[in-house]
Amino acid sequence: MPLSKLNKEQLAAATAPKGKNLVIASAGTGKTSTIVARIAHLIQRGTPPERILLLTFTNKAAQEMVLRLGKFFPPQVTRKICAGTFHSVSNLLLKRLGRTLILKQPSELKTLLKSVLERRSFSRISDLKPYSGAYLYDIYSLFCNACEKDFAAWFSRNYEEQAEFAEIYADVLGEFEEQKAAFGYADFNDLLLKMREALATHKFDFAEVLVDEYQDTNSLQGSLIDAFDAESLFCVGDFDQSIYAFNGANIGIIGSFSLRYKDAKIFALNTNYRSTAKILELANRVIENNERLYPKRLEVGRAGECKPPRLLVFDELFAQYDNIAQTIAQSPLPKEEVAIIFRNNSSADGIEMALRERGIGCKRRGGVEFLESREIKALVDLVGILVNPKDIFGMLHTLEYARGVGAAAAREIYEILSAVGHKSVVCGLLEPDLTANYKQKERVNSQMGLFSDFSEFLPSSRFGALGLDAEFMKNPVLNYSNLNANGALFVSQIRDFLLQVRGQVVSEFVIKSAINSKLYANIVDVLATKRATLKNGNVDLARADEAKKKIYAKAEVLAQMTKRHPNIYNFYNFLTLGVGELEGGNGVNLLTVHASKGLEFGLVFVVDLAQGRFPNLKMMSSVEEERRLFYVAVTRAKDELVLSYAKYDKIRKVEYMPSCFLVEAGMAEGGGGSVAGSSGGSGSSGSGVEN
DNA sequence: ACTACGCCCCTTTTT
DNA sequence: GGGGCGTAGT
Repeated sequence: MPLSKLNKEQLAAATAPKGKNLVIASAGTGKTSTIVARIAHLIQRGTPPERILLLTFTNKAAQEMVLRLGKFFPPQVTRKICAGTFHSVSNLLLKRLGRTLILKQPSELKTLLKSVLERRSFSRISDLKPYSGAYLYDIYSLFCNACEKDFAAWFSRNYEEQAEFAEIYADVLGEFEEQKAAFGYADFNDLLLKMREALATHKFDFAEVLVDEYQDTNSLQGSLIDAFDAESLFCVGDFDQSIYAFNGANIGIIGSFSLRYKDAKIFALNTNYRSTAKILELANRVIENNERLYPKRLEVGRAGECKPPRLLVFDELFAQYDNIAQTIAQSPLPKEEVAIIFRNNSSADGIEMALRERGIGCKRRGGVEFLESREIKALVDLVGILVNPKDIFGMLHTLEYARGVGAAAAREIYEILSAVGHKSVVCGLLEPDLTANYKQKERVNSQMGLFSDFSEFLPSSRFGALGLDAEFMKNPVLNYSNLNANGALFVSQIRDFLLQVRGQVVSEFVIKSAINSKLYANIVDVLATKRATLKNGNVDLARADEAKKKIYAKAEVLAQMTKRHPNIYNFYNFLTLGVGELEGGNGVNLLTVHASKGLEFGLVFVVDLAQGRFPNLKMMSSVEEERRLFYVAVTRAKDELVLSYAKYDKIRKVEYMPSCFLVEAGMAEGGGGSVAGSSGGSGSSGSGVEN
């Protein structure tokens, strides 16, 4: 039974009476085992599994815990446990209530916000350069996650340098929300906001809500936990591992637990079973430079001989990666037990290259890159139009593959189809309302009045030779004067695809239809030709053929993914919600520090520990947060820890000093004194480190 | 006015 | 390697 293997501290927490329970669990102290045991305890005591809600930071973590429970309970029990991230659980529960949202990638919503922003004039107010759409979106997201009500007031407080724009930004964001609604889009935050809204009128009656990585909970998520209003709470976290400040993580939530819940009970797990004494000493030496929120006495649970952590310094970046690859090649450990951890994703490519040169495979997150590739994006956009017929981006991105149709024409085509389809481009293509007024707006730009409504529209008979569907020939979109034959054919292919998949909900069918469509063949042709175009402008046909094969192979990977999500709406949301967690490859684990949280490996390399890279000294982050990142990174190691950096990057032509954390760990000489922001650091000679 | 193409910029971390 | 911007061409 899962409870029998626990130590005294873990057992006390796992068997705590129902109530508001907080477990402070330092790195490697058996946090996951305790949560698993807690759930087992609840089920054994008669709590129905469907009344247990487990909120984790990644879906993978949730799956793993449910999998572990699978050793003790049959699948029909574990299957009923509601487990996942705040977002995926909200997605699931909203669907149960019949309030399904259709998610759109943040990158697309940033583009939408940018377009709203660009229509405003800021120069009348100030010479100050306004924030970019992407940055404002991130700020707005932070605002949503902070649970504040008045954007302008909140913004003025937190972004003083642009406080004079607070009112315009607030107005822009209001318009952005209108546009989002008009196009049928929802984002990550909407999922949580709508969930909380739904909870005001609908109770799910959970017996206990368990929250993993509680230190990374932000205010919106915190309010959601309260909105569930469960009989019992079981929150597990560690302040020293709070690394999501950029996402609004509010340490006050874990810090004020006992103040907010008057019958709160606090447990602590202090014995580390994961790492050797020397690794823990190093981790603690560094993290002690952060102000303590609560006293911590981490006890070493492992005894015996151990290798001390090593620092490797190299002259050049690639020498570092190559040496690590060599060390790994010689290591007897299974590759899955080895991890290379870095602060920025930009380190990953070089490392992967070095590993490959020595024939070592690696596993890294491939989901985002996969989804961002043009060939997959094109398919996702096609599905987007089906599941959300208002999807302007899906339509625009698709149309841009038609030669002769650019951004302006694509927009016009969308507007016409939307008008004759009563806001649905699918209707606009398949059953246009011929009586609808699609010649709406006068051209704002034509000051001379040169273009009247009539001159913009031509008879569709000009496409007579194309052999288009007779029904489609009546479609007003064909009257649009800037549409050429190629464009008309392309639009008719979009129509053919929609005709085939309309009303279909089986994701495999929809994706396969898209892949096999004439339309996609057209898109693939454009992509393959581009990829096979040589410097002199000629197209290498053999290479184009190869490119096509690669594209279709990749598309097949997407088709395979439908197996796990048979409903097309679920599948579509999964692409936004879960694809980032997908992994590709086999072998050595390549991870960002953020992605490494909660994992452990026999041998860990933390690379690029150079001042500026790690800590990453950009605007939003604090040294304390970077220090916690370092703490998380080194505490992933069970037996052996190797730290490294290179003094020079020949590609970027930058020289590096050792990371201040190496200095704090006593492994390197400081380049120029202590680090700003560290409390109680040794020696404070002068300024910080250059570059 | 719009589209297409070539050149230069930058590149945190996640759901 | 991709997005933004300036320029040439329709």
